[in-house]
Amino acid sequence: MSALTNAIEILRCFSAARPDLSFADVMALTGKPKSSTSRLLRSLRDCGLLEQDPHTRRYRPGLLTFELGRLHRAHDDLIGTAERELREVCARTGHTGYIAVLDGFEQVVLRIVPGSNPLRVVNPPGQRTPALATSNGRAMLARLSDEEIRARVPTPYPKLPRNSPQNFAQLMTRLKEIRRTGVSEAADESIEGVGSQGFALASGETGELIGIAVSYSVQATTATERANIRRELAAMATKLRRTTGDPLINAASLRTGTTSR
Amino acid sequence: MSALTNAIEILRCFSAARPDLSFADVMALTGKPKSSTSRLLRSLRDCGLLEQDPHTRRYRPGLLTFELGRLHRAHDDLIGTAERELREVCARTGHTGYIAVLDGFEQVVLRIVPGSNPLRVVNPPGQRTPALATSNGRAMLARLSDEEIRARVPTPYPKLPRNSPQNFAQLMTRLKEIRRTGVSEAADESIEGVGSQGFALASGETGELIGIAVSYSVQATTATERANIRRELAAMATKLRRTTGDPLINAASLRTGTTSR
DNA sequence: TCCAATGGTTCCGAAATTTGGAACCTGATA
DNA sequence: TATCAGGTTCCAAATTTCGGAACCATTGGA
Repeated sequence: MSALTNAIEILRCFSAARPDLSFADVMALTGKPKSSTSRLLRSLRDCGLLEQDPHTRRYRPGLLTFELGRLHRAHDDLIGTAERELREVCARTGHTGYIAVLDGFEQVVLRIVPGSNPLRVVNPPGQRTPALATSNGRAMLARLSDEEIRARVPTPYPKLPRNSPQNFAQLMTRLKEIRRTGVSEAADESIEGVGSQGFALASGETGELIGIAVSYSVQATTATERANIRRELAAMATKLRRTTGDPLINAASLRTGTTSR
Repeated sequence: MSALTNAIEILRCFSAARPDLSFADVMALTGKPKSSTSRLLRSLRDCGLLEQDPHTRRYRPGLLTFELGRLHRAHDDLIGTAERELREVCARTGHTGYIAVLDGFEQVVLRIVPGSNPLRVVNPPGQRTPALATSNGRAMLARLSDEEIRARVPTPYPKLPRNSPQNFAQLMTRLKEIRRTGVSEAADESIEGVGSQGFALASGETGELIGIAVSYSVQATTATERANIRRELAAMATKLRRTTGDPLINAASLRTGTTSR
């Protein structure tokens, strides 16, 4: 096991739930002996990937990660155009917008567009969630081939919130529905009382895939309002797909053609 | 040279000016042979520290850096209280606020509080600047011992903007002035037409040191307005130093006592 | 005051990884 | 078809890493 692998193993121990770790925490989480942990933590600290609180002696992500993190997709065209469009929709509807990417069977929030409605943002950028339990996460999965989906969903099937698909068959049913309508919906899944609608957008040029969603309080919205959000999202999807060269645009227009026979 | 050292050497090649790099760029910047570069880039990509654009094949910071970067000092008390206070001042004055940390002889912007004045933010978070050329950077340096300052300033003395201290003696003169008044000022240094005033804040508990500054257009502000900013900053400094247990508070109150004799 | 626990560093030979030159592959371009 | 940039794979030599054990420094009881 290379030094880099070990370093990554340590870095991956940090999360929103565990933003800093003690020497003992790292030892317990990685299962490595004391001497190895000691040497590795020192290296990581010296190179700036970790910092050490001079008082508590606990370790936390370092200045280098902050700098690099700020560079991540800073000039990404797909995300940039999507975010601009999302801002408009969020300004019109008052709800909160999300842009996320897929990583395995999880998604990571990249951008947030706060809405005017005072719904506290509980999913800050960097947040990692099972993609199976979010509207835009499922929308991204729906864009993959069935084999790829099977390969990504862990076995045994994970325990998910009540309203999320509870097994692989239920998941595929929902994904088929998304493929048919082009829009994905979620309600009361990751967070009770919160619903969202989303879709996936691909770049024809780079093949990148991102998930875009609008999130709202289920109680505080009417069915009419949610239908309006759906229309807004569908319009945004069509517009964005055209400008980014999303290959789905062909399929979608084709299907529109056949269904309106 | 360990694998980790090499990895960091590659990661440090990325910056705001070079947010993505080709294989050849990395080879040229690190001076490593092809085979080593190839293997290392693959490792970095596989572990998530780098991503590769599927179309251009260029490398950029990966999802892992984004996630870790979001965690960096997310729950830092010193920064949190300083940011709250800074928000108030920026709301009152309309100018842009900055919080930065020192890293060697450079500073890195951690937080920005946009002002109501439409001064385009040119120093986004993650921005690295020579600390000698900013108000809060010099304020942080002024808190170090003379030996530490000498050790941090590179030799030969770097080429800095016209209004920055041009040699070590000039620097020390300005730092002494900052130590005397407690506030630091800059005008037309890193960016033409932009001025700023700042101070340094330390935590009595952890010893952390941060620099806080308010930035404005020199042309669009009057001397009276700048004097007002100075008063605001001095008040903020005193208040924050009390709550964070900054050891300077003692020295400051002592000095106030002696000067008002 | 001594003891034990916590937290962490240093040492060392065996074992694993890295290194870099060279050969090789692949897709563009002339 | 030749050439070149860009990139991967191979291999033996050189370098690092590994982890158990000994060791060191603080802290907090008993």
